[in-house]
Amino acid sequence: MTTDTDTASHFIKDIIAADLRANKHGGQVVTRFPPEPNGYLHIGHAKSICMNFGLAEEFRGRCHLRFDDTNPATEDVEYVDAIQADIRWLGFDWGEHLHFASDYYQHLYDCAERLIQLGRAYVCTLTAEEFKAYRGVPTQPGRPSPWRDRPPAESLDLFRRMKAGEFADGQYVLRAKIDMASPNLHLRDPVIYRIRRAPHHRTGDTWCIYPMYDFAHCLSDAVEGITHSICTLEFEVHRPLYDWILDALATPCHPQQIEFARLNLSYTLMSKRKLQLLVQEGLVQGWDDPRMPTLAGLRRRGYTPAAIREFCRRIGVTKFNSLTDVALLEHCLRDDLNRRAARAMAVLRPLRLVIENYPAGRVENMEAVNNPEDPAQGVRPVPFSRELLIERDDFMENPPSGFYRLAPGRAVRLRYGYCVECTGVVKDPATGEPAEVHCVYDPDSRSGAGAKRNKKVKATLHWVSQLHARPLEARLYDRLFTVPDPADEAAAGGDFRRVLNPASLQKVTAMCEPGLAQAGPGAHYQFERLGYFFTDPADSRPGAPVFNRTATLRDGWARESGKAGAG
RNA sequence: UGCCGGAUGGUGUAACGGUAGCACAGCAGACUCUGGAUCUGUUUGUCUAGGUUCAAAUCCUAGUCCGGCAGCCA
Repeated sequence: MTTDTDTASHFIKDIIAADLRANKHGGQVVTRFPPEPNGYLHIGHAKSICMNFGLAEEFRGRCHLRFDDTNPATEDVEYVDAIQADIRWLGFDWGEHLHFASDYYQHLYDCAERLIQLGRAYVCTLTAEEFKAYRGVPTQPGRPSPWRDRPPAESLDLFRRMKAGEFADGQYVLRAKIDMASPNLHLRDPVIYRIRRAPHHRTGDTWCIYPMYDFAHCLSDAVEGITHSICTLEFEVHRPLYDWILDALATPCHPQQIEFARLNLSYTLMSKRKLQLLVQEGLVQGWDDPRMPTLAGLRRRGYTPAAIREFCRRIGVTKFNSLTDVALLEHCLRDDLNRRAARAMAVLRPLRLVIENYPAGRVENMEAVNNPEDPAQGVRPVPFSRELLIERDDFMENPPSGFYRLAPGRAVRLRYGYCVECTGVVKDPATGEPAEVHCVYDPDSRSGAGAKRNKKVKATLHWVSQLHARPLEARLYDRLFTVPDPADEAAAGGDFRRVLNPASLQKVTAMCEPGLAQAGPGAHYQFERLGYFFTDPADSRPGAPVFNRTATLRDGWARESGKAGAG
């Protein structure tokens, strides 16, 4: 039996298992999740989080949370807090190991000085434009900077003055001295320190020079004793530099960088930059807008941590650039919610149903099962009366073949109630649409108790008593994007904003059974055949409850007939 | 066209020289107090061409296609 934090077998596990057998890192496994605090975590990050924490758990090691905060211009403490909350919500714990690259600034600086003294780094005076010209292109080797052979003492002096704030941003950089002719661009004397005057969210203005990713990341890994530094595929070409720096400084710890393919999801924008644009331009309510693929957004949309972890387990880990069908994510949510969510009856587009032979003023409490898949959730009473509301789509005056629900002359069961037979329909004179359906009930067919309690009918409908029903305002979540494939974004003129789905997050008012509120906020409900309803307990904004139809039950009738009428 | 990486059904993933399996999606059926859920069955696959081998998705060679790399971002 596997738990949902286990990951399926994959190549990184094979590597770790082999390292363990060879006693490569003294039998230790230490991983880390290294976000840059410049945005919120999204479903793609969940893949990395589940893998890194999952690996640590499985191999009895540990996993650090380290903020890669080496670019003060883009980072903010808001993100530091949100990221931690989201990881905790997902169900992972870094224990004592909350780290920041900024904690290592002094150490990193010392390493840089050492590199200079070793003659393996130099301060370069080239401008950004000159730097680019000297670097060359992939197919052509670069040329050495005129400052490449600057004596270490001179570089050291300049570097110290860079740190002291004597120079303007961009005036000097520190570069590793590697190979300007390398076919790998990242080895053509990469910049490892730059001057950047921007307040850092943790160190303030203590520093005006900041290490680049390539310099800070490998050394931070080494400081923390990371054994397996797992990152995404685009860092593959950085690996020689990762190893070069650690080798040059002869660090006692030399973690192994392993790359895997990042998650791509159909219909889903995964670019942090573009998500940020949606937030900045006010196209969504914020990073936690229920339409966003962020963990905060998914949470508000009713996604459960277990569903997301299970999804991450199922998608696997490879080096293949794949496009995962979002249907798998939705399946994982249904799978979890079907097991746990309480059932409730509600109608989205009400149609009055009058039972002509049911006494006016009479109310019966019908016994409804809270969750057929979990008897422990018990039963609840649901008031039944003469005038009910049913789903508008559950009635058709002229039903085509294949439609089993209510129509003139037809009998259906009202779930947990009685069987009724339709005797007629009253139409709205203005629109010609059905305004009220009339029927008669069979008193012997009462659910659970009547003599004809097992009476066979073609269909069963959900309903609420009109007198007792309470309105419940929510936002109907639909997919934010309408494109079938990220590739189609290009077809939309390259502007991802043009593929936004205007129908997403529209207001709906469901008429629901009176007892619904008693279950308390934060609970999930499954509205029979309609979808899932969820209220974020921490969210009191108007219209905050979300009705999630994407992870919905499919309407078999509408699907087969090709009629998209179901509401 | 330089370097690095990748290619298994519609999608994702497993098999690490020995029966190509699993999941999602799809389709069909059973059951059901909703046609959902559940259960059962099922269609579809090793990029191409050579080679090694008793045996190749797996190893070798050549090709094809896809992705990444030219921030003082991460």
